[in-house]
Amino acid sequence: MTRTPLESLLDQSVRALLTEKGINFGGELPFQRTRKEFQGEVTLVTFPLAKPMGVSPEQAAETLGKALLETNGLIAGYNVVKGFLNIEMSNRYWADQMANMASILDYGKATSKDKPLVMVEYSSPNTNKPLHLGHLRNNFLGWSVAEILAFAGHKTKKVQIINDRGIHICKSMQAWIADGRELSPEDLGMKGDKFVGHFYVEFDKAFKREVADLMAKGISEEKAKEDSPSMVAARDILIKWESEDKDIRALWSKMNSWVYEGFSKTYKRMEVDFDRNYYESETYLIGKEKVLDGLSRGIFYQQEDGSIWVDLETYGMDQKLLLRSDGTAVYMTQDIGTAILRFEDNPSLAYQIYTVGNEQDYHFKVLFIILELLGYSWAKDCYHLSYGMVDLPSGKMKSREGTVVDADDLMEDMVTTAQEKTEELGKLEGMSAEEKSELFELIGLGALKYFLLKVDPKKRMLFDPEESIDLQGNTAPFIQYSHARIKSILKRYEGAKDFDSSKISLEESERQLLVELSYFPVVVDEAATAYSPALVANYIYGLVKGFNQFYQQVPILKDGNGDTVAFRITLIEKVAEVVKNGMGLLGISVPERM
RNA sequence: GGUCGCGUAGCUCAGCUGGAUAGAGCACCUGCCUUCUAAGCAGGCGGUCCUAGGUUCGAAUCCUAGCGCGAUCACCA
Repeated sequence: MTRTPLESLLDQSVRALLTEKGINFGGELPFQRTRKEFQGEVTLVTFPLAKPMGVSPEQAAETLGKALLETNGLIAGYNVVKGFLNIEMSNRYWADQMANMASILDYGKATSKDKPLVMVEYSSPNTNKPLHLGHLRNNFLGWSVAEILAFAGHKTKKVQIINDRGIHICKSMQAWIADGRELSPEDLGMKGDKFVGHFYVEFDKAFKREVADLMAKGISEEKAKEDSPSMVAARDILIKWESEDKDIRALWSKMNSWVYEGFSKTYKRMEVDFDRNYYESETYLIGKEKVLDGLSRGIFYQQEDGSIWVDLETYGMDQKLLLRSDGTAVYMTQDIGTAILRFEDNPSLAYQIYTVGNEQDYHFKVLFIILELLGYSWAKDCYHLSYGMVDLPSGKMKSREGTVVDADDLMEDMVTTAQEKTEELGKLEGMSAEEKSELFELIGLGALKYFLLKVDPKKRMLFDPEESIDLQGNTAPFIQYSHARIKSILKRYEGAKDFDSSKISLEESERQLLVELSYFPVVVDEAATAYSPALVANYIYGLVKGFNQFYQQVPILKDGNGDTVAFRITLIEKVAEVVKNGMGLLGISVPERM
């Protein structure tokens, strides 16, 4: 567990004192941040120490406090409340800490990438429809986790698996063919992904109509779905695709390229990127091969109809299909192939993170077991970063029912809202149109990302399209605004930034801000361990709140003492850097002015 | 039904590797712009931390059971 410099320092001092008394305390010394209603910056909880010391918790605290004060010149005082020893550090200590932090460029960031390679998968779209709100949470989360790991010193690779083959894209193809006009996205003035999605919807309409017609003729629903001419045609396309029919493959490539063109515009606006794309069309054959291999090794079994299964009953699970009776691949097949390909591509890969919704918890549990059964030692290094769905007030998003919040539309709405609000405040005098639109983009996208990332990933969250996302309180715009505030002060200051630590006397809000700053590296570490951007988001919010209190109570530029001004400038400069880097880990930019 | 996850203020969420009187934001009410940006600050209102047991000096946090909500258990992806 990472600790702040203060905790490490006191840990040593306290242990030395205990050793002196002949006590060997095995566990971690329980330090925590002092609650704000008490004096002090760090608190030692002495309940666990009472027994080994043979005294009451209060006495233990009193004894240790007294001894610490005598032996450590950096401690200014202490107070004891029940079993809590609140330790107050000297101004000198904090001034020196400030100087330390100031001397580090990108404070909190690992100085070298000496931690192992991690692959983070996110997005993983199907190529038959545009990205929606669920993808936004997925992408922001995965991208941010990769950034946090990199910041903490890992080598990282960001990847997506594109589900570019299968019946879904064949449906869009069938509708496009049936339309007969050989349209391109330009003809309808649509983004490529929207265009292909449009045909997917067209297919569904035709399919439903045909099923209804057939049922009107007295045919059962099941049979009608089976015999619907559109569905028959789509299945025919899939078979032709698998047998590498030239025309079908050409159309497939064309349709997918339209989709990619659309996706890349969306990704660009989202500001997420990938180091490498994997395509299901390139991995499903590997999966098939490995499944057959597993069959021959007796790991899997075959039913009479030719389908291949794995029996997971010893793991308390069911039988799972790995290859259909007609020999075609299922979802699991390609995931097996993809995992293997990734570890083969990257011999130094230490582990892999799959950012996928919690509806697939079971699927990944099964996948990892299968990989282990196949004998891959790295199977235990696969981790499913499972996150909760984004629900609408009306319930779950369902593309077929049209209750999907489109990613492009939502981003556009957010930027428009940001623009309206910003113009209303009227602080943009002298800004060029280009700078303004950049600012609106930054605020709108920031608010959206922050909204989706500040919540614990594993929690389900609610999004109400009727209520626009807040721009006040625990939001990105508040943080961005505070950053702009700091920058505005820094622009006015031209003096020296050196200060004499011995001449610094701290105001309470100033001291709190310093304490808050000292936690940044700890938070980064925790976020990297827990794969949780939410920890970073909430930390930055707390830091910024601390800054605003300080700002409101303490004059920064107007103090008469040069050392004090230089110190405060150094302090807020560091706060600005941490805010910028911290928000950067969430993919959110902060402006110089707003 | 089995398995997994969640349940904290009117709403959205922190806190969950056990520690002090459970914290924020939104909403509602009061103050603060001739002083470094009021997207801010200060204060007020608002809680059976789902319920019942258990472990502990100490439980929102850990354990057990129950209730509620959700996901999942396909020759769909």
